[in-house]
Amino acid sequence: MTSSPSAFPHSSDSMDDSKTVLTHLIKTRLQGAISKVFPEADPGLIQLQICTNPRYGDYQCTSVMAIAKGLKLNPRKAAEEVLEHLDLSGVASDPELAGPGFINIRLLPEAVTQALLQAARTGSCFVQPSDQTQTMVIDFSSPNVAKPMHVGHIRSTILGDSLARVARLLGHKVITDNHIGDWGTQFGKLLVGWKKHLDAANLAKDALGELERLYRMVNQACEEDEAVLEEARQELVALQRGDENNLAIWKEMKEVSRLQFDQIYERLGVVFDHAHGESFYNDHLHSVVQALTEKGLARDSQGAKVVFFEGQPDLEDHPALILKKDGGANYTTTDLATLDYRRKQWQPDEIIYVTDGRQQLHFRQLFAIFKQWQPESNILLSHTWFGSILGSDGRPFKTRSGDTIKLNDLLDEAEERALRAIKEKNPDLPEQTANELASIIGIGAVKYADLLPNRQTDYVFDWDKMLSLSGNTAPYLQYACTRIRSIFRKASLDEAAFLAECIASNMELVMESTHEQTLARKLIHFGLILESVLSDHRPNYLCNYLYELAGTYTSFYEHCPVLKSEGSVQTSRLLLCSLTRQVLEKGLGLLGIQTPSFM
RNA sequence: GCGCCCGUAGCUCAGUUGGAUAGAGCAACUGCCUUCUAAGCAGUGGGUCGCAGGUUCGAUUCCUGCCGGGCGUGCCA
Repeated sequence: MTSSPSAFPHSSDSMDDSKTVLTHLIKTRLQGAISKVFPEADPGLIQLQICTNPRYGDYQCTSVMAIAKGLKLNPRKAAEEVLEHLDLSGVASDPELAGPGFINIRLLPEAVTQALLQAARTGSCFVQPSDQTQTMVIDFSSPNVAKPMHVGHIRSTILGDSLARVARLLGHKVITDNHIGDWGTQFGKLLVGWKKHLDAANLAKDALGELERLYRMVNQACEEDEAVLEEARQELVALQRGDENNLAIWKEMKEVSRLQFDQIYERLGVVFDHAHGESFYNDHLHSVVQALTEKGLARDSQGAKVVFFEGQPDLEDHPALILKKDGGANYTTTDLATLDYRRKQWQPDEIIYVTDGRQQLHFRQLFAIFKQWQPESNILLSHTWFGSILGSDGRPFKTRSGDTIKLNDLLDEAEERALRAIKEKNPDLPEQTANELASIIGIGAVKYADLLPNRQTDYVFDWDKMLSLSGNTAPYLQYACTRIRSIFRKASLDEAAFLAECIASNMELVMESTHEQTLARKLIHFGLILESVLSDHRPNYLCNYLYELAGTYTSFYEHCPVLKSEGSVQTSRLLLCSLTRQVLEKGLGLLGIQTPSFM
């Protein structure tokens, strides 16, 4: 909070004030005023909302009504009291009290223009890092060794990556960890296949395809011949006991898988800080079982070691196995060991698990066990789950022959389809340029289509829709960016130089058209949107915001000619163009989507 | 059986601790390219938010029941 009379000094000497973003300032003052009247209210619940209807202003706050309800107070009187302590002079006109207790806030035109100039000066994109920096571990993607990454991995990978990017931009310390499935019963069968049926040439060409072929072959043989099944069991036992030959083969299977994972991650532009697979925790499993047993949380049942949830109605009927009767641990045990390791290693405030919704019960169990095991820990454990990708028939998305769709094939097709559209529009493009463009557009389209729906709903995969280049798609947003770049090209202006000139000359902004004003106000919302994306783990808020922003911009673009205008009108419009491009590209970047320089 | 999720325009989907007049794209219809990329813009039509109750200043949102669908439910993850 600043005590300076001017929220936005023209000089950048005063570091604190010059970097305070407008929405952040309003929100902080609002929280201050509410806390003063209701010290017992949780400041985290005090939200600054964007007005759905501009008639009521730019921002509104409904938190006071919620607080008053909890305290059984008259909401309107409560809001009146808050207003007495709310000072927004310099940035907004006097806040209005409306209806049962809405607080409506209308920005002053000069606050809007100052915010634009500040963004031009600092490159902040109207975003300010959080005052409370947190350490968060994000666990996502998690492919299985010896299985090709398929369409089922895409949501976890893209959601997790996007959340990590947003959290980092908001100033948090983020640790991304790919919990690869590199241990388990499937390796018995794989070892049999590797030893008896390995096609080395195919392994070199398509390692995961070959491993998948081996697995299928042996899996089928097991169903037909008990002897093969027994052989697989023996190989697994040997592996688990540390047989050198089996360990060597297992390591090679891991390595060839890792190379193919890395290829896909490079294609997707996804980077992990760590990739501790399940096997990383093998040595800790026993001590987890021991600790839970000693604490009296786990006990023997039907030959296995089981945690029961007495007194917890939602889990009472669903005990969790932590040791199978054959003595092997399962994924609950591994996940507990992983959780314990992460706590010790990184001391996170939050751990986010990005997996599909079918694992909800598992994570409820996991979190409940951990809470009993280490009640002193106050890590926020979040299961950020998502729905399935469906085909046009409403069934899980598969190939025509009923196989799962491999991620590489999916990305290939996206690029091919994008390339076709590009060549149709621009047949003279050099081959390599067209290919690069196709990659940016094709991969971007797939990612955007995946992030756009509410993550908890199943969505229907639709090539034509995601690449249709109109409507709420990545290409539409990318196109808006290229049109902006095109304006600067046409004007023979270097955008960076233009911005520097604007700042140096301490320019006056002129925004007489409602299209300009609407665009300017929309830009300022960006930071608030990102905060809600992170708090709800929902990048689709960002998608919808970017689409609205692009729509607002194209409307401005149609009605407010830039190059034909003159003087300060033109400079102001150019600034709006530049800031829009910055926010769009920053936003797309947070979704893991690149922007081409032309289309 | 029990648990979780879903049911919003013809279709595909948004809808931020409950908030003011429920939105968008596609499809349909009407305008706009000698004018910064028409991959666009402006506009029209289209809804008992599955059904029935309840909670309150206010419910698509929360609670209860019912109908319909998906997923999960002790030795895969």
